[in-house]
Amino acid sequence: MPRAGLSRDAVVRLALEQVDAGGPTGLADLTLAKVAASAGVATPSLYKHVGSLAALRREVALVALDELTTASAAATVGRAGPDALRALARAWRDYARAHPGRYAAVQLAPDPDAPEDAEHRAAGARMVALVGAVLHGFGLPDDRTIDAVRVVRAGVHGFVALELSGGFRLPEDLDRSFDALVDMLVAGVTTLADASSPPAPKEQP
Amino acid sequence: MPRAGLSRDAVVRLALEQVDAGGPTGLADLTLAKVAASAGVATPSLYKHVGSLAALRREVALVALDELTTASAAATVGRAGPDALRALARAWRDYARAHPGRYAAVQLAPDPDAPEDAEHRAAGARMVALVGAVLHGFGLPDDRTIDAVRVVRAGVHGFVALELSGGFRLPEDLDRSFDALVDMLVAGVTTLADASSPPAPKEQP
DNA sequence: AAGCGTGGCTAATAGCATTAGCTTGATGGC
DNA sequence: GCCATCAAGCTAATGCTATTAGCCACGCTT
Repeated sequence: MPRAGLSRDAVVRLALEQVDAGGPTGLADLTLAKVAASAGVATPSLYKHVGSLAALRREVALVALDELTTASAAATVGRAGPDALRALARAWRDYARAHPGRYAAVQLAPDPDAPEDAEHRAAGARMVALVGAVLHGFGLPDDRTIDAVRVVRAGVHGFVALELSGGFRLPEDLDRSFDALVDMLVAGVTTLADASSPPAPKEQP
Repeated sequence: MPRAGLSRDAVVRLALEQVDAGGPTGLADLTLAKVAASAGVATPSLYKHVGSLAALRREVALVALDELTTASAAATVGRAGPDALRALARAWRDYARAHPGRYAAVQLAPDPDAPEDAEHRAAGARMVALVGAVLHGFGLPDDRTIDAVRVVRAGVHGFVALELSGGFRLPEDLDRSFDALVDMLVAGVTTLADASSPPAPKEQP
């Protein structure tokens, strides 16, 4: 009969452990019953702290998204241009490999209308803003920045998603392939910047 | 008491309808109960035709993967080099947008060891082989082809995955962003080919 | 016509989320 | 220091899911 002393944050923390323990499918395997068991509490008791299983998943997604943004920001501080973009891509992939379950949660898109997803949308905007800031050093024209951000997100996310799901054969040489992708992203963003407004073509004076 | 006249293929066909009706989350929402209802049959009867829900999902994934490969092959026939790569990317995205639920099924990776996933693995190999064939026209060195295939898969898949999950704001201008991605992929594969073995540098004789 | 395999059924089990309503612990005000 | 209140836990119940076991009858084959 002693109180378990739970709280919203404590429940989320236990859910994160669950997700981490489950590998890439940890989010899909997340269950209120298991969280309750790990808390030493009956399942319905969790509803005193969290609205539903879906809400708990959203909490996990929010934490993961913030962690990814923070790690990416830390990796790119003090860098600019290609250097920053490479660091961003590396940090992104490192986070996904270190926390596959949480990374899967990042993929959960917030509802564009639901008011309870406002915080989630803000976290997503922070991530997009970070990528935008990293790309700012390339001198992209304003109307092309959005394209560059999308291309970078697509490339990096596509690679780590395929890597985590086992979509690639032969685990070896994955680093080399990722380097090729990052090289391509750097070159692609550079030409995207130069194509619209060539500031000082040094190649052929 | 009249027989429903089901078969493995009929069950899979009904499952595909279910998946199609559910949008991007159609695969996750696929349920034996709903398939049985649409077949006018009790749920356990389905087990006479399919091993489990997971097996049915694998069947759906197999169909989707084959369809995607076929559509991509049809789009690239008679084309080569950048032309073929652009057509491949476009066909890929078109399929994903026309069949979001089925495309989600494509992401299901087959177990590398399970014997019942052999057909699924073969279908994946066919898809990878097709991408490899498309990239062959770029004259890539053998040890770089795998990198190029991975980069292309990552880029295209990442884009359509983010697009389908609503990861991008503003539906407008998505075509332009996708064009930027494809341009980047073409340029990236080209430089990957030229970097290792510059056959006939015409730029500076 | 008889037989048999197969495709359907019902019944039962177990796991899940979720809601309703109760009880008791801890904590606030007097 | 005691009482009232609120919150955090509980049990019970509902309804959904997949899955297994065992039964029965249809329809084809002989």
